[in-house]
Amino acid sequence: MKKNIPVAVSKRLIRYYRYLLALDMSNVSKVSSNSLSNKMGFTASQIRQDLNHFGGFGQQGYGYNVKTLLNELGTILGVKSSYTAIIIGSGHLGSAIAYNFNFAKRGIHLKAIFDIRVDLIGTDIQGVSIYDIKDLESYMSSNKIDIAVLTLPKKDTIEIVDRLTKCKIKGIWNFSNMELETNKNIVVENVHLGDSLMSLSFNINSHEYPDDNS
Amino acid sequence: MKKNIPVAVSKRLIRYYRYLLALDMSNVSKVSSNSLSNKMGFTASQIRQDLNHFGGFGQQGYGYNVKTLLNELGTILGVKSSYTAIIIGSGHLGSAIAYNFNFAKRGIHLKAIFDIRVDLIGTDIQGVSIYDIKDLESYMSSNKIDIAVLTLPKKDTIEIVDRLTKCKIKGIWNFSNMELETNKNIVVENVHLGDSLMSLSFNINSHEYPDDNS
DNA sequence: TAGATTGTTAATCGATTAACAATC
DNA sequence: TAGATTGTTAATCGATTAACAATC
Repeated sequence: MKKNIPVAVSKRLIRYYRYLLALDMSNVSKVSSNSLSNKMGFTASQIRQDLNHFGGFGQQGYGYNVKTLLNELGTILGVKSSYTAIIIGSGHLGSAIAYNFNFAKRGIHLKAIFDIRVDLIGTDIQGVSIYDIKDLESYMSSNKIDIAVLTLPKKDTIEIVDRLTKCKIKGIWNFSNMELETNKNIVVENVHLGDSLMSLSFNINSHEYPDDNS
Repeated sequence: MKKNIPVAVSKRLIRYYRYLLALDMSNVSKVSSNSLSNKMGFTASQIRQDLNHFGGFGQQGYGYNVKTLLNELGTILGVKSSYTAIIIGSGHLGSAIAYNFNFAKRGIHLKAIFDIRVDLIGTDIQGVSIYDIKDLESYMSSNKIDIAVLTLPKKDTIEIVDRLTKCKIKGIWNFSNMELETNKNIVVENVHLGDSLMSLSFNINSHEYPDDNS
């Protein structure tokens, strides 16, 4: 479909998608690279360049049709693939994600939650059942699951990754604060909240002591 | 102290810091750009280049002293500044962060949590008291607070940002899924979990349908 | 001292921006 | 058709890598 896409490009595609969703909600039907540029802070040239990594979605003299572009981006970003997901670890963070996070909006169907604590087994969060982690393999063998969200203690993570690998998981959304070692077929997306906070403190710090370079 | 630091550089500094912390824990006292390169996947040249944005922390023929480098990076990243923080919104996500996140490790002191729900006021999470959001201004006037962590519903966010601005907050760690409009003196770090998950699904998707470009 | 490894300059590579012909 | 705006090539800019002199 295309050559290797730089990470910077895919990050921008995601933002375009977010912004186009909002446009579509407000019933805007067409948009030009120039107006996107004004609103989003990227140059019009970059926007056109980015979109043309994947083929021409626009029309000269007109611009881009919002619904068409959303559709194309949705396909590229996997929204159309209707991936399925499970959460592993129903502690504070896992349940916060189950309660608050809108998986459906991103084309993902949250199908189950797993935990080790017996008192939770059989309960549910927003209609999504909590299962015993013992039953992970049997569940996975009868349900097609693409993505596992890891919100469990560090100490249990390696074992779980190993088990998920055997179950042929496709992607891991990793909240366990550690680097995972996985085989090449598993896509890992790490959420490093620690790095994010450090980034904030770096920026405050350099804001406070600005350039006194001579 | 230095010219404008590219975001890519500051992101790497954070990773160096993380890795050096681990080295220091294992009582490793010196490290070369070459060994860092092998372990971390950046080129040795890039590591030296990055560090020299801020001045020479190493010694020719020897390498870098781990504790010295940690110390310098800690200063640059603001770990030494002992920033203080409050969490606003003690829902699932806010309390997950209060329970699980190690602020102290990053040189940040979590001092208070604010919420609107009366039944929570007066309780605490891991020793950090929950206060009534009504009392935000009086609390801020008698306590020096640098950072606010926003884990409250979207609809209340704008108002709270406005109040925090008046209280001269320095930085906002934003989990409310929206772009904030703040004045130039406030540093904002957005955590876009949605974008992170989209990034995962994009990568799974392009993994599944690899380059069939001709 | 000889060996090692930094700090730094120069060369390369890649990503962003500018420009414009194609065309709706 | 004339005006607008894309798609795409070329020019610029910035970031990464290579190389090596300085020096511990």
